[in-house]
Parts: sequence; structure tokens; C-alpha cells
Amino acid sequence: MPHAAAATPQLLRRVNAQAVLRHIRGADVATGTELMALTGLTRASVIAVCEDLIGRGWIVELDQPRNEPHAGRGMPPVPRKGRPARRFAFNREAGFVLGLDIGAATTTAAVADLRGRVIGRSSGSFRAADIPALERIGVVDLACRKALEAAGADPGRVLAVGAGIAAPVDRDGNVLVTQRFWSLFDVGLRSALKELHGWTVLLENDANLAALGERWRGSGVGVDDLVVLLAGERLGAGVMESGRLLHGRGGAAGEMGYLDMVEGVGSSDGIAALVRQWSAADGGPSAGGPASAPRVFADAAAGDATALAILDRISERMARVIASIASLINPEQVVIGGAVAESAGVLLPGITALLPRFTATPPRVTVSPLGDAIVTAGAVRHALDYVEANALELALPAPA
Amino acid sequence: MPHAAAATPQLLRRVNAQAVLRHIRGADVATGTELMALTGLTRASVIAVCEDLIGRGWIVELDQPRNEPHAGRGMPPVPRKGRPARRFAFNREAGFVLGLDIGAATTTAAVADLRGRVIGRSSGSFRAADIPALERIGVVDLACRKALEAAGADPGRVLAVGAGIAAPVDRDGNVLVTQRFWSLFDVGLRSALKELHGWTVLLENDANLAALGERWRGSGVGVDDLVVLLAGERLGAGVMESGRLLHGRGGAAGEMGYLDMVEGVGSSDGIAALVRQWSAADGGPSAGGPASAPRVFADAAAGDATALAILDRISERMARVIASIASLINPEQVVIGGAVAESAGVLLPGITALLPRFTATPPRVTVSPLGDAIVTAGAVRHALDYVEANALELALPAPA
DNA sequence: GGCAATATATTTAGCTTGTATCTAAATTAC
DNA sequence: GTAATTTAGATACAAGCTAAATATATTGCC
Repeated sequence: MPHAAAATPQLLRRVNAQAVLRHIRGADVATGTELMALTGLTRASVIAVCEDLIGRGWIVELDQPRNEPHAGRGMPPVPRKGRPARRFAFNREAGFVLGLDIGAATTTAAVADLRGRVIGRSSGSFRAADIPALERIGVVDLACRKALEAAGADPGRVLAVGAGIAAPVDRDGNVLVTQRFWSLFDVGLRSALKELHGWTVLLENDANLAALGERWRGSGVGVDDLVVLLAGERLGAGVMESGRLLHGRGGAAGEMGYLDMVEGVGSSDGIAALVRQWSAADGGPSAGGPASAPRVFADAAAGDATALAILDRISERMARVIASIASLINPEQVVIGGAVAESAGVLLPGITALLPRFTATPPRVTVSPLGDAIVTAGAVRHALDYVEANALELALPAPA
Repeated sequence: MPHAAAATPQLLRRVNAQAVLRHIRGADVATGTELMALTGLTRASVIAVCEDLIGRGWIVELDQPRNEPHAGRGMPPVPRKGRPARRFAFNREAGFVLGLDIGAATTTAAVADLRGRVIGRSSGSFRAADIPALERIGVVDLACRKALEAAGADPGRVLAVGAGIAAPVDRDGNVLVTQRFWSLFDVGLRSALKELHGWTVLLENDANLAALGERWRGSGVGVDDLVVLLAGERLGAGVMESGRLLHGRGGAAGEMGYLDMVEGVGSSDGIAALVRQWSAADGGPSAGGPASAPRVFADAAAGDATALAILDRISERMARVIASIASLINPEQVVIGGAVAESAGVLLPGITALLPRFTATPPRVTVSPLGDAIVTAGAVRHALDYVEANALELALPAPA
């Protein structure tokens, strides 16, 4: 046990600067008086903190607005008396973050400014599922560079990279060593992006990022006890309790592959996979051809009895899974996300009706509005969380 | 949003005092030089902090030890050179805490000093299960007073009371309103003990407290991702992830009553209840009479086939429950505690062998060594956590 | 017993960050 | 143009920390 970081006077400035920065980031533009009220600091301190933050590049001082009393489309239509206030604004282009969704078949990169607005996006496909890690990394890197180019963002100004993969990732961002493939990829990706661009890569499980995304901009905004089921081909859960992601010992929290062995169903199948399996077992869809998930959903909408029966089975299965989660975690809300989320809306009434049979504490169940972007949204949020938590430690690159 | 508590210079002292107090509490006695190394502060600051803590009653300065170079049975057999150091010690009798286990039939109160040593204990029984809340509170209060008397502790010096009940309790210590009985009891208990003695009561779910206790002084010491199954008459889980207790939205996390509906078994039965049910169904134990859990365990140890079969069924059931937990939470360790914990040791090999069939991430499974005291131990720990977190806000009563 | 070596204690000066208070500046309203 | 209002800036000072110099108490050795 070496030093436990003594609290020196500088700590005060850090704490207060964080508070001021947080408020300015939320409000976009703030005056000294506002910040005094919000932080409880004196004007002198607020100003000192702001000058500090300006020096670090995190905020900028706006020049006085023209002599237009109620002009501007923004906030202040009120004709203000008194000496005009200095106005400080968050420098949303102090840098950028990247959010990556690295799947088995494809990868997507999203570039966002520091307020989380996505300003560039690009995808790439892997030649095959078993390509070497190095080739996979190449595809990821290309997607990143194309997304940055589309956004007109300098790669040197990327402050953090959030990346989601479909494997257990522990609290420190390390992949479970038993997952040989991803484990190698992990190390390679981080060192490659560090070496090529100097980026810090924050790895997370994709379902966990989906939970972050859903709580940020999905149907779970403001919900502290939230579970997101990423239920496309696979089935994984991202669990937030009291606003924190759960990882468990090896990052495998929410890896429900085996949860349904009681039913004897194949381990980690999501909705799309189940629909395929079960419709094949039932003799395929009405008009032959491959029984894709969208097809079965369409047939059910048209009243096809076989398709409806399959959806009923799916609903019950989902209800059982959600009930297990409800019994152990007691979330306020469960969100179904992933590739089939839009179609899954029709399952909601059935699931909701079944839940009370399986659990004493049924959560609200909704469907994600984020579609394909659910993981990248969460990855962006994850990167932003890192940047916000470490703002005062990060050295911003000089502005363009 | 009023003030967000500006960081003033006083904050530094609070942070540093907390750090110093934590170290002294852990080490029992510490010198200025030790504290400098541990906290990273200067000697001047360390001394100032210590004087401060002495003034508040949290630590005391020991007078210089006699001139006995290697004397004492304690630490310093090393003949020390130089000017002797001032020695500061944690004042373990600055106050006391109470830990309560409030069950359906009985209640137990434990008194502990501020290092957690239990120095008094007393139990009481309820006349019936459905007695009015007020009478129940009276029994609890009596147990508290008797335990304090046994400890020779002044009720006025109780700094916090941890209390465990067999009902969902949310993060703020409130009982789920749907639990009418406990919900009334909750309010009554807190206001009664506040009014009678001025005590602050911290309510928690009993399984959650069991988890705290097990991580403190049981078989899960140092394990951050720990689940404790309180499996006597009922079955409840206390879940810790990353060293924090999980509550969920309404405090019902770990209330697994319905988790086993897949097997059609009665909802929230623990091991003892199951043994009774199943042995009754199988025609009772070899020698007639009530098929109590200890009896079945004894019969199994003697080789009785029926009893062994029952224990096998119990093992599989526990394995399934633990596997569900492992899939969702991925704990490092699961501890089985409660009334039957000692006997449950014989189940461990069976459970451990089955686990890999039901989950990809099987945890270590152990049996609690804490016996009946598991909940009171956790309740004491809960109260101590509160006292330690709020030490600098609590005004200590003047010493006796 | 006296003295060097050693470890700790205490004092003093100075830095950072904060508060409190007073005065100056810039704008609106009349 | 002047008063009222609101914010800015400057000055004095308090809390808490560091750093460096000085003082004190003990051991070990001659």
C-alpha cells in the first residue's frame, strides 16, 4: 500500500471544476451567476474555475450578443437589466469520441462530438467468421477512419473509443481468458489503435453498452434499475442496478446462455434464431423458402396460425427469462433491443400478460427505439462517460 | 436543484480525517510516521488531523509505553531508536452499535463495540405470528435493552442500529408498500426506537445482511462478487456485486420466490421446508414421527436410501437455483447460510458436480460458518458501515 | 556519563483555494 | 441624463496543506 493520494488544496479545484464543467455541459451556455447558484461557490471562485477551464480548452467564453434585446432563436427573449453577464459555453468540439459495435459478421463505427451528437458513421463486413484477429482489426480500423472522414474529424482529436463485443468483458475491460478468440482480439485491438492513433479503447460487452445506450437515449431514460435484452441472433442481457452496470466476477453477468436449460432449448439463442428454428420444426412458413424472422412476423401479422403459435411460444419464453431476471434483480424496466426489436412490439402484450404468473415483481417491458444503433449509442455513451470522468486529466490537443 | 455543496477547504480536512481514521481503525494503534506513509500527508497535517479526531472522541493518544524494550505481548519487540513516537489508538468504545435479526417467530439483538466485537446478545420470541406491530416492537425493544445490559453498555451511546427483516427493503431502508404487515412494522419500529432511545435504525433485508456478514467474517471474506443464499425455512438471496449490495427498484432483488416455478415447486421454500415436504410425500422417515430437516440429514448420514434420495433432489434444486444466479450475476462465490447451513455441507459435492451442466460460469460454493449469527453479524456490519461513513457528522456522547 | 546518530515533534513561512466585502462598470427604465 | 439593477473585479482574510528549519527524546557506543 503506497500513498493513498492525500487530499491537497488542488483537489478542491478539481472537484469544483468538475461540477462547473458538468453544469455547463448540461446547459450548453451558462453565466457566472447561474453557476454560483448551481454550485454554491462564490463569484470569485466560479470565475477562477471558468478561466481555468478555458485554459484547458473545455469551455469557451462567448462574446457579448449583439444589441438585439429579444433576438436570437435561443433562450434569452427576456430583456435583461444590469451589466451583461459573461457567457461560458461548453466547447463541444474540444474533441470527439468513437463508438464501435464489433459483431461477428460486421462492425460499425460512429463518431460523436462531446455532447454525444453523432456526426459520422461507417460500417464494414468481415470476410468470414473465422478470419485472423489482425484482419478483423484492420476492418475495424478502416471503419473508424471512414467514419472520422465522413464527420470531418481529425483522428488526433479522438479522446476515447468505446467498443462493444459479444463476449464477457470484466470491469477493467478485459475479456475472459477462456474466450480465446475474443481474448486475443482484445489485446490486439487495444494495442493496434493505441499505436496507430494514440486512442484509448474501452472494451465492453455489447449488451452492457446497449443498456447504457437505452438509458441515455432509448426507452429507459432516467431509469436506474434497467435491464436490456439484446435479443437478435443471440440473447444477452445488460444489467444496470442503481445506475451502474453489473459485470460480476469475470464480466459474464447477463450471459444467459444456459438460463433456459430448464426448457431444454439450445443455449444462447435470441429471438431471430428461435423463430428460425421453430418455424423449421413446424414445417416452414406458409409459402416455403427460408423462414426468416421478418417473414414469420409478417405471416403472423397476416393472421397465419402457425406463425402466431410460434410467436406465442416466443412470448412465453421471453416472459420466463424476464421473470427470472425480475426475481433476481428486480429492475424497474426491461427493454427488448437488437435486430428484431421493431417487430418485437407485437410480443409485448403477450409477455406483459404472462409475467405476473412467473414473478411477484414484474417490470415494465418495452421495445427499444434505437434499432441497429443501440450498441454504438451505448459505446458512444461509454466513451463519453470516460471523458467526462477524466476531463481534467486529459490533455486536449490544440484546436484546429 | 439547490446548492450542490461547494467544495470548501474544510472538505480536505474531512477527507483526510476519514482516511486517517480508517487506518487507525484497521491498525488499532498507529504512529504519525505510519500515517504519513499511508495517507501521503505531511507530518504537520497528520498531527493536526489526529488532534482533531481526539477532540471529537474518535481516537485517543496512548501514553508512552514503559521502559521495556521488547516487553509487551504486542507488536514492537524491535528496540526502536530515536525519539519515541506519539501513539494514537482507535477509541473502540466511543460508542456501540446494535445488530437485530427480526424473524417471524423470534428476534435477536447483538451489541458490538466499534471494532465489531460482539459483547452482548439477547433473544426474544413473539407470542404468535400475527401479533400487532406494537407488541412485536415491544419484544424487539426488550431484546435490545437486555443485550445492552448484558454488555454493560449505556443505551445512550448506541450510534446506529442495523435491523434485518424477511421482506424486501429498498436502498433507502423502506419496506415495499405492498408488504402491508412489514411496512407498518417498519415505520413503527423506526419511530419507536428513535423516540425511546434516540437511535437511528437502518432496515435491510435479512438475506442482504447475511451477505454483508459473510463477506465480513464468514467464508466470503474479500470476495467482491458474492451471493449468500439464506436457505432455512425460506429461500432468499443477498447479492453483492463489486462489493455493493443489490437492491433493485423496490428492494426485491434476490427474492427468488418464483424462480423455481419451472419445476412447479411451492414458491419460496428453503431447504428445511423442502426436506419436510418431500419426506412427507415419500412416506416419512424410517422411524415415523415428524420429518424434521435434522432428522433427514441424520438418516442420510446413516445410509438411509429415502433420505439420500431427498438430499439428491435438494442438491439438484440448489444447483439449478445457483446456476440461474451464476448466469445472471456471475458471482465468484455462493455461500449457503441459514439454519440448515451446517448440515448442508454434505450437499456441496453434489451441487458442485451438477453446476457445470447448468451454467458456463459456475461459482465456488461454500457453506456459512456463521450459523444462527449470520444475520446479526451482517446487521452489526451494516450499522458499522453507517457509523464509519458518517463518523465526522456524528456527535459522540460524552464518555462515561 | 557524555556524545553522536536517529527518529520524531514542533515551528515558521508560503502556496492554493476558498469566502466575504467593497467598489467599478455596463446596461435598462424612466 | 440619471437612477436602478446586475454583474465584474479587486482587496482582505481564513482554512488547510507543503516544505524546510529547528527542537526534543531516545538508543548505542566509547
